[in-house]
Amino acid sequence: MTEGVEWAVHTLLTLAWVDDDEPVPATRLAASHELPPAYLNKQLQALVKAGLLESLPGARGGFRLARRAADITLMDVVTAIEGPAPAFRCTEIRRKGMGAGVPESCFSTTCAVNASMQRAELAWRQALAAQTLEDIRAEADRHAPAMAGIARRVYGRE
Amino acid sequence: MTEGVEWAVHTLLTLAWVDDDEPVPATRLAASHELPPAYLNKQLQALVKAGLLESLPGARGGFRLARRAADITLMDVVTAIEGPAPAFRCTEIRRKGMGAGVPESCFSTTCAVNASMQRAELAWRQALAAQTLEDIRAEADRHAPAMAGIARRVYGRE
DNA sequence: GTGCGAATACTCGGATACCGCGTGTCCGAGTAAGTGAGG
DNA sequence: CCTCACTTACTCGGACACGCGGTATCCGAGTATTCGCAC
Repeated sequence: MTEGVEWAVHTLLTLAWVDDDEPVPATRLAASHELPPAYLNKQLQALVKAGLLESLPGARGGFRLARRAADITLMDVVTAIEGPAPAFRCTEIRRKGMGAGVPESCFSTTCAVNASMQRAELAWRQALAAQTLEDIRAEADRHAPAMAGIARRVYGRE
Repeated sequence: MTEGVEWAVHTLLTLAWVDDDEPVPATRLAASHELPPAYLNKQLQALVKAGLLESLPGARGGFRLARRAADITLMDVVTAIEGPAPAFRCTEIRRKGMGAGVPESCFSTTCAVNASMQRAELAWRQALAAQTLEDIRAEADRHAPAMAGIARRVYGRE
């Protein structure tokens, strides 16, 4: 799993804390976690393409959440950064080797190995989809209620 | 996820089908799925280190299952190939930026983002641990009962 | 014929290259704000 | 004072390098088999 996912979630959380109509530029978002601005910008563009962020070009431009935090799941973020391809991809090697004496009926159903791996991955995706950005914010606010105000004051547009 | 996992599971499945005390050399295991012999050998060594396979050196050497198929889970295989490190690793970027006015108490509990990602990953690992090689073999045999005999005849030692 | 030793063939195990993708950076297109002059 | 065109500064967006880990390969250490020879 790429580290861009961690950056994306924390950045989205910061935007949820700022909670302003005014967009926040990538430079300031990068500063909020001491990340490379240009590279973070690249990740943010992926979030824009996925419809999680809105980008406003030009001076006083920047990024803001495209939806409510409650409507953004971790699954959305991971898919936006990592892509929609499944982690385990079956290449159907079961068909190779074993000679030519294997009846075609053996391959009528999906590969048993692939099925098992997909089951596990489905559990992972469901767990990700069950957690929204709002949930994470709620848990963070519970133990660190000061963060929202700090983020809004330091990195909000003012 | 690396493709070595797919190779490993299918190879273990082949060994479960052969079901012989005589070891099967890596060359023949590679031929059973038309894989690069030398590279498969590398993956098999990882399985040996993890205690899933036994290796016998020398002529008439090879690999055989170190445990019953019912005692080998997909979690074991994935851990053996991919390593024990979690897919999502928290780098604690929440502590950086935000200036110096953040009380230390905000970081007393684990990062909320990390906690959510770990929850999802735990669901994935549990789903993997719930499936054994024997389960996969049973499902494969259900739809392709000929495979076990073919594997034993073509790739078994004899 | 039988036992023994050397030669042989075979297989695992680790050390060694190659390459694609994630990581990181830079510069141009485009927009809003600021500025100054003219009416 | 108000309007408007121009200049300026700022920000997104995509194009361009770098490095590391997965991919792939080869060769040496070690063992069982096999062959030949002496008895």
